[in-house]
Amino acid sequence: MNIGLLCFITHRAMETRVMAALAAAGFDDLTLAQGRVAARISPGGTRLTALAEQAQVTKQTAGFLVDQLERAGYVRREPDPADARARLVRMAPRGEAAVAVARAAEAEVEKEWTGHLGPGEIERLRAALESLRELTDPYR
Amino acid sequence: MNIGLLCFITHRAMETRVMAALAAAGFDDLTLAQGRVAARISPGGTRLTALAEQAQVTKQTAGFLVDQLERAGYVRREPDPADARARLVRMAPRGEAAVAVARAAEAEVEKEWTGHLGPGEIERLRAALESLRELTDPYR
DNA sequence: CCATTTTGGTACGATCCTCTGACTAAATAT
DNA sequence: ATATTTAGTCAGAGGATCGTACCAAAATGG
Repeated sequence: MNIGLLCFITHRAMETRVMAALAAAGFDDLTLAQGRVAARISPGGTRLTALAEQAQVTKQTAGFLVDQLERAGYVRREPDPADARARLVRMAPRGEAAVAVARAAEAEVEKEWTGHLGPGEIERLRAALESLRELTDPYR
Repeated sequence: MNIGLLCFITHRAMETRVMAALAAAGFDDLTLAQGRVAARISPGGTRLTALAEQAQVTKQTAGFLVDQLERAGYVRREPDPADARARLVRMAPRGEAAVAVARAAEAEVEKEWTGHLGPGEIERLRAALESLRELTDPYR
């Protein structure tokens, strides 16, 4: 089977598990699209344009999703001291809490996968995918 | 980085390339969602319910997308001789042509990736993902 | 320093995708 | 023969995404 489709299956399995864990922990108002944008917010805050670029959606879509995240209390926007036009999207406490749950779910799933493949093979898999990012990820 | 996200990046890269190749070959009316459903149609034809299950969308969504594929001439629906309620979704000639283009694009991308990782490592990657399907793909 | 271009972001409208709920008809099970 | 399951459709709604058009601040180039 083609590697792209195999990656899709694997990715979707992880995403489904993480979303389920979030919902179970009370973060049941988060959507997939919101999560994909939120996952790109760095600790120091990230500009909307950067989020859009990394998530590969338009500025409008990213703005739309950040609006929702803000209304739901996951993130806040602060003025960017370096540029009066821009604002930094930052995690709010509720967002930090959701991130912690998501990270734990990811770790749990990876543990299961490691149990299936073995630790050496999992690391080899990760290394191969990381290496492919040089070809596949323009926003590394 | 977490393996789920790495798979997402890899998958999206493949999908983008395939869609671009299809568009360049004149199949520019195909959408991603249509393609994901169409990719599950087997040579002997596939029932709508089976497509929905495998693509992990509802029957309604699958029906909606197949309607569009049918109107655009990519697929046709035929009565299922084994069940009067059901119909088999089959590729039409235009669909077969698109599949050929998609397959060629996939092969091209995999070739590039093989050039980057080496043939041994690519096969190891594929084998690991295939093995993970036992955990990640309920519709294998 | 001023004009031009680039960059960060918003507003509006349209389209696409997806789901829930309700339904029909055929097949299967009891 | 009746009840249940299965294949599929219809109608309606909400969410996600994009294209076009804008505005304002910053950078660039005389």
